[in-house]
Amino acid sequence: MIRTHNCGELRLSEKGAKVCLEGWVQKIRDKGGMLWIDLRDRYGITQLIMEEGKTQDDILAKARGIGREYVIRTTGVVVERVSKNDKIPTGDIEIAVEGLSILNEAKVPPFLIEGETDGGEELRMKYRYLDLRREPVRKNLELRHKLMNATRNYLSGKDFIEIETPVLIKSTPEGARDFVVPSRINKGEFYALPQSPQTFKQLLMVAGFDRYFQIVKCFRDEDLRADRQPEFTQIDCEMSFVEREDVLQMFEGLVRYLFKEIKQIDLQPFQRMEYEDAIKLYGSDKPDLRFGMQFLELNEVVKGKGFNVFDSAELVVGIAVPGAAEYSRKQLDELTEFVRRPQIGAQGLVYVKLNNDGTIKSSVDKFYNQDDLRSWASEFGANDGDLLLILAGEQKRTRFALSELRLELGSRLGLRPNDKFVPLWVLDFPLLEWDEETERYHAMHHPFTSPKSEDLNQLASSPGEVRANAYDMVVNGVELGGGSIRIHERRIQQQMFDALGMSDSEAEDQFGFLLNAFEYGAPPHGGIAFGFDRICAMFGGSESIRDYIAFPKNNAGRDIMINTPSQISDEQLDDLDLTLKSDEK
RNA sequence: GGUCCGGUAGUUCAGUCUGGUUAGAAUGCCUGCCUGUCACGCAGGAGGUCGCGGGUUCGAGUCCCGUCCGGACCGCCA
Repeated sequence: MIRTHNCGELRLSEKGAKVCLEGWVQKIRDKGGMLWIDLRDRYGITQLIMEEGKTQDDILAKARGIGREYVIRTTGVVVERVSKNDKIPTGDIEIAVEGLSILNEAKVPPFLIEGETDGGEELRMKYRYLDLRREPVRKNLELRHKLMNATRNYLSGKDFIEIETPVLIKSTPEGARDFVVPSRINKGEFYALPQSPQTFKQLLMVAGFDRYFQIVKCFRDEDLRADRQPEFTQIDCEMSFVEREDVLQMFEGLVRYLFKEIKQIDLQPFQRMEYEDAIKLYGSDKPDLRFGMQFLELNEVVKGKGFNVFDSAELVVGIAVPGAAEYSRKQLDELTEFVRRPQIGAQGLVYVKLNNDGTIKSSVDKFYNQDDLRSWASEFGANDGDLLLILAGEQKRTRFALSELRLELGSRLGLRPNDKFVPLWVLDFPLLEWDEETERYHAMHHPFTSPKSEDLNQLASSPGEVRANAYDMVVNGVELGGGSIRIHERRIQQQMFDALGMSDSEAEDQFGFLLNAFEYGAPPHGGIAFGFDRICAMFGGSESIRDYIAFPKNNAGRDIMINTPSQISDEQLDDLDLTLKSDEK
């Protein structure tokens, strides 16, 4: 090793020491008679000083030829600064340069390699290796590492063992689209990349590894979002001989541990809410509980006064927005605009202003008198100064729209600070959900989720009514993880496949290995999987997971740095016995 | 599959609604000056296929059509 120290560690206590540092040139400040170089590495920045009359002329000349991001090695003596910088940890000292060598030159980088860069998203992705030199991005990856470490600590301490499962597996029709890999040796056949190690971890339970986990890459060939990448990382966990409560306790413990270790935060006890209530009260299965504004259904009180929109609506539902009665016409129009966007899809928005002077002004004054409106306000438990916002229409769509509106107002009113964390378990999800497109039931969670035993007898008769032993962990409206108690009996697993409209032979073909395994002493088991990238983003106070992945894909699933996906050669296609449809002409 | 926003100097943007002189700013880059800078300062300079193609017009960065690229979102994501 040549360097004696890194660029973040020298202090006054090392004054007088002869040191050697290596790193990247962050900045050169040439004041004529003196010249400073900020030398940067992963650990920090140390200032080098050169001075006419004190530093050798050839070294000064060499320094004047250096540009940003050159890699240099310098030797010199640690000296106390004449004017100190209290903004950086090494700000009390600098290195009086005695030797300087250029280890590698650098082109002028296309954007500023600084905390606040001028680089746009695309450019930073194309030159990701430069972006990663920036402190904020580096810090994100350091945070990721810490979280990974802490996760392994906690789970290992609870007797979980990490076991790797295969990446080349079998494609199944359930769930998301698979990424598919053609097999050369078995022409015409394909592997799939795992959407999760689900069946493997269940087989590990059958094998007797009663506490398993894996921090594992998973793959889904679906469209991307700020919080969705085609390859992403899960903390995948499974336990045997447990009931729901055991799993909830164990992983509430994990998340509590992570917050304590990484952020020194003691989380409040996790709230619990049934799926049905989450939908009714917040219009969402992942409500943000950092603020209130619960839904109130108004069908009973608003109908029969001649306002057709409400009279004909399947659902009339609203929220009371605290202190928003003073919203201007313009602000209300903005909110109306917001809910009318095609993505939200509401027809309009009814407001009722509960003015501070006790008067009430609404957009439906024509149909409802002050007493009517006052009775609504008391239903809400609203006070003077509050604003009621009401939507009407078809149930599902209206709840969705109001949920979006609630979040929007939460943001506008500053009720969603990113340093406040409110965790929640959402419980008792429906087992199945009707899919209009394919005209059959789909597993809401996945087909290995067990029905609640008290609902099991309805599985054949009214599948939509059956509740699942499933749970999601939601923090601040973000689904961090989800899991279930699994089916461990062949008979019930077959009933489930039945309910999903899968024939016996299809079930045998797709999941025969699992059904067979269940016949050789499968223990009761259950587990959970966390979206690790999302956990990182939440801990970092961001909504985008891309900042926490070293080399992420863009909106269209492309890596614009290595430029992939890309075409393969005719030879490769031949080897795989593949022909592109577009070439068949 | 769909909706919306954007693409102008190395970079981040203004200019486009309302077409008209040599397309601007900041920052970065280059040159000179500067002995305590640390967002150094001062003076000067270079730097543009206004994404691409077509159309309207006497005239297009600006209006219209198409297309490509990027971003956000809906559908989708068991």
